Amino acid sequence: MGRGKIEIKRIENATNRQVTYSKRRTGILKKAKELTVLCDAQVAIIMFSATGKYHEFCSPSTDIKSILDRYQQAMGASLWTEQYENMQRTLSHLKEINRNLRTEIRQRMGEDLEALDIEQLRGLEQNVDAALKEVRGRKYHIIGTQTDTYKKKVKNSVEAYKHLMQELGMHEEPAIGFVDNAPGPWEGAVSLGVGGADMYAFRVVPSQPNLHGMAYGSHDLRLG
Amino acid sequence: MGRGKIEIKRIENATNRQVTYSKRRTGILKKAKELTVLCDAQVAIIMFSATGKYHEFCSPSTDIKSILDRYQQAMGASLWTEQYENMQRTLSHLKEINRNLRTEIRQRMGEDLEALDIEQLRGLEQNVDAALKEVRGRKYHIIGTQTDTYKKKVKNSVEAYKHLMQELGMHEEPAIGFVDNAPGPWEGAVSLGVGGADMYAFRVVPSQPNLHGMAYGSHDLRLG
DNA sequence: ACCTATTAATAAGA
DNA sequence: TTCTTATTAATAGGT
Repeated sequence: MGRGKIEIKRIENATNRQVTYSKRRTGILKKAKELTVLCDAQVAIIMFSATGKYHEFCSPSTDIKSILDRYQQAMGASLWTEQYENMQRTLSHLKEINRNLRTEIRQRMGEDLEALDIEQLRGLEQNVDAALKEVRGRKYHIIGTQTDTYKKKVKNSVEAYKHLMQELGMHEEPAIGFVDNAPGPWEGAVSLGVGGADMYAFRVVPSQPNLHGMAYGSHDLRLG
Repeated sequence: MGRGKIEIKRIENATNRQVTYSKRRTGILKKAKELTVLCDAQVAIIMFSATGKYHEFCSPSTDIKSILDRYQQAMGASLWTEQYENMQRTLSHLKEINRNLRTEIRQRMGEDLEALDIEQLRGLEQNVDAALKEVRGRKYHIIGTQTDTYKKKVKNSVEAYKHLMQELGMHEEPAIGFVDNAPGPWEGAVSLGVGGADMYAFRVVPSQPNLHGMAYGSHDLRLG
């Protein structure tokens, strides 16, 4: 339909090809529009020219996404499904793992022990016992370090005070209050000034350690 | 183009509409095919008739998914992105939770304590200590129950034996081996037959309790 | 489906 | 890109 018939094969002349693309694209879009009106159909067209230019058509009163959703449904759902299901699997897997981790934590907290047999209980007891020793050891280590630091600070302060008194020609002993008074969590323990393991028990922390307190919302994830 | 011009508006006659849909659909698909050949273009067409019948066209050497992927890229990626990002967020969130749960477990096992300050260490110590008591309590409870059951079994067996001996007119004591010999994890403890708290310490469980041993593969999830 | 008069699309040129 | 127009292609209505 034109001045001379043409063979349906790639147009070698680039300009011609571009012109033909433009004309025929318009033609197709027009036809598509007519189809949707005449026949009450839903049509989505996506076109890329050889030069990468993009054009689309979509029947009125809808959008490409809707048509693609319908397309997926009609085709037995496979387009993004694979990726989607892959993610879903990973999500389920992670949730399962998290559930197990939570169970383990609860058991390490002494809860939900009914599910454990005697063998597992023995293992858990041994493990928690060892852990307790580790934690105590670490605590003592920190407190020891901090106490040393404190002693050193006091000593330095006392030296400075003595030195100052000497400079002033005075010979009084330093006042008790002349120490570092920066606030710190172990302030109480240190200022009590008693040693031994039991000294660390006086501070009862009533709150649960909220180490795993994040909410675990499962977000609503559906396809389509 | 036919015997008489037609207005471009919905064809009321259903049969006519269906026929026209069929003819024009064929026409559009043919034009689309010609376009891809003549102009080296990529075209994807999805059509639904008013009756729900589905037809598609796609340029050769590609498929609808590829074209849609390209479409998304061209349109600045928004089609499934929202859902995808939603899932991605959930995944990250779950992974974060997972990481925290693992950290908590490690700390409850006495590892990675460097990150905790003295306050947290005290809380952890107290918590683990309480947990240890719970676990021990539960273990003793189970062992106690099992011991009672065992005693009852032995007693019953002894009774049965005595009864049998009586029936046979004999008066011997039951043999040591005449007990329930069903295998069980506490078999060793029970057959030792000693009481007291220390009796449960003899069985050292060398293996880590593999309660949180699931692998945590992160699966490769990409869009497009 | 097929037919064909008629309209619509479009190739080539400007 | 757009217009023009000769020519081919699509198709409406009927079989």
